[in-house]
Amino acid sequence: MDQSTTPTLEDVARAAGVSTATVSRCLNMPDKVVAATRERVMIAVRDLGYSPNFGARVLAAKRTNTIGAVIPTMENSIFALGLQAFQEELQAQGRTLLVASSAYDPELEDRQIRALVARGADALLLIGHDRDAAIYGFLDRQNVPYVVTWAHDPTEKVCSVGFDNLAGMRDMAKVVLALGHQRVGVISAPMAGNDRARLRVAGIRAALDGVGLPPEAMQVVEAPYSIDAAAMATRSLLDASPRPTVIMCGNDVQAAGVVRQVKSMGLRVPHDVSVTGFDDMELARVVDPAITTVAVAHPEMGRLAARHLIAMVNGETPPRSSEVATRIVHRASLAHPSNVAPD
Amino acid sequence: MDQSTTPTLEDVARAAGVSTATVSRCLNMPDKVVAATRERVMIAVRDLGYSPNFGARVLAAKRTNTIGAVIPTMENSIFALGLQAFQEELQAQGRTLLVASSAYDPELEDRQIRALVARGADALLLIGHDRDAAIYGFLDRQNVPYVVTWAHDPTEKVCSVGFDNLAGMRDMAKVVLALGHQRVGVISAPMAGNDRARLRVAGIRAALDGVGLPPEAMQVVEAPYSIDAAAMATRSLLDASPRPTVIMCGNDVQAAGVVRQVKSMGLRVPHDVSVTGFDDMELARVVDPAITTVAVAHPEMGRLAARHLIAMVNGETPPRSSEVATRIVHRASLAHPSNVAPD
DNA sequence: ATGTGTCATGTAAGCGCTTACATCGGGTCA
DNA sequence: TGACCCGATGTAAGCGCTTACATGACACAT
Repeated sequence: MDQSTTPTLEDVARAAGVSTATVSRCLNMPDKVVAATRERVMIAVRDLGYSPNFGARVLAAKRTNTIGAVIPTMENSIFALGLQAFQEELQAQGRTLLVASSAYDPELEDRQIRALVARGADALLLIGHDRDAAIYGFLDRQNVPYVVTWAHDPTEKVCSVGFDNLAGMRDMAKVVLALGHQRVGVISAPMAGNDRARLRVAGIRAALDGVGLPPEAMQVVEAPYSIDAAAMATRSLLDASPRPTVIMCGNDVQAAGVVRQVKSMGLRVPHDVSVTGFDDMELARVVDPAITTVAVAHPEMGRLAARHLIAMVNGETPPRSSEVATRIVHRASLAHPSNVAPD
Repeated sequence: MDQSTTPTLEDVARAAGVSTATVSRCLNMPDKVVAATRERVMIAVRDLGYSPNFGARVLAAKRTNTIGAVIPTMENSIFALGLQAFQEELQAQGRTLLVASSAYDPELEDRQIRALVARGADALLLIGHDRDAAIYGFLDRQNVPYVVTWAHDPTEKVCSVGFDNLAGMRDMAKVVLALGHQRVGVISAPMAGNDRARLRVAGIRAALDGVGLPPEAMQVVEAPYSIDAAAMATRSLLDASPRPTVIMCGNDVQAAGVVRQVKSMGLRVPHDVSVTGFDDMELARVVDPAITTVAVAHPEMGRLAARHLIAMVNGETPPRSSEVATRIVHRASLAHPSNVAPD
């Protein structure tokens, strides 16, 4: 009579006339088993429709081959490109990615990190440096390696694989200022608990300093990474008089919202108001005019982070931290302010 | 001396002066333990920094509280909204979501499904009906319940929680035809292995039939769900002469690509070419003109699917299949063809 | 023929939990 | 006061795998 319970290693072993150890070896280190035996085992596996029990495997092997990532949001595709590459690289190395979202909430992030560890994540990908030191302590105690991405700070103890947010945005701001803009509106993600956002704003400030413009030349409004929130923020920036001639955004999603809002107020981009973004998402090329932005090598970053993490899980010491490049992408949303004659 | 190994249930039990069973109960069914004891245990848990071993728990309890989902792509946010709601509902019910992507490749989907089962998924969310029957057999044998979403077909044996792709697109096409369009370009996702795409095209055909237009009134081009691919497809559609007065897309991402391409060819949307989409993503409101599209109650669908799945895992029999609504959202990208006088 | 090394396979001891069942210590009630 | 019940806790048997170690077979050197 057909037992309707799922078959176990032992069932396979019996069917193939070998021991459970041999079956296990067939599945995990096929070259340690002679071809004839292996074939017999594989046939039994197929016939029985055997699929190994995950829990048992994890318990015995002491690793899940799962790597966790806690990202701030899944609502838009800000993290999609990097994460995709991250997961492809993991997959290629036989690991699975487990993603959790923190909704930009530090407390929720803490919970998600603990949840991933409790679910047996062998290692963790974290976004940015800003978080309670206790979390690092917890991870260290649990022996779970981690890497910080979407940021790069070689001076931090924590290993990071990312890009220089400050420098990237400073470069963008330099370009903007070189075009003659003197009144800069800035839309930033809420900066509390978000080092990337803070650094990007700091990058703009550094560029202003560099050309001797006073802090008042820049007006910053915080808005979540959403099109509508950015549109709202745009209204408040354009209320000022004289109004800014350029609005620099912490992200392309916000830039898209700005473009829409500026146009809906009857102003022209870039003639009346220039707009810049960050990330070079596909979105940046869909809005009209296309958005000048800071491109980040997201896929490279994701792949690198995956390699670091796997190395750490394997007990190797990976290269401390690594940086990926940013690059300015010029598109139609940025031009001279209209009161300045082009060169 | 401090052992540097992570603490186990037994360590906690010893520290709290109770048995392992009591500690386990504190963690899993706190109300079965008297308050004083519970407190003592919880203190020990905190002091030791105890975190339960996932594998052991899974092995003993025979469920991972993990639910898997295999989606065709993560590259754009087509599935983001529904999946987000799905995951929130799961989270609220103490489950974790494990996502895998099939890149619209049936063979890869098969592998991903097996991988998720091997990783102990208690149940699976699948997109669309199109797949080899053997997979359902496998899942049934493994006793893993599953639900199909992003589609709804009450006649299928498989339980589905989704919307009527054909009807949704037919409604859109009716609106288009009512405006006087007679030459319809269609950009569809590749239809092989994608019932949603096929049904959407069938919906347009049904609407054409409904008003007595011949099949030649519609020209279909397949293109992946990407802005650039859609732009390319647009070129080939607009090469025809006379050219279509409207391009209906299987998705908003494609519609965005069409709008960009049409404009870059010096034509106006909707004056020269109208455009429609599907899904009502945020993107649809960012492009200029905003895209007329078919809105789907994605969050509701995700939530419902989660509830069905959890019910199935708990051995309850959920309502067979359920349908969520679609709705036409009128925006500026659709108008009368210019050769037809408005009413 | 005996010793030695190698390779394929078997034996069996856990891995750290959950949970059925046993136990214990009081209350309740006649 | 004794029988009974009930709720709180303890005991211990697995869950299905991996892997260190043991075994046995065989090839080759001595």
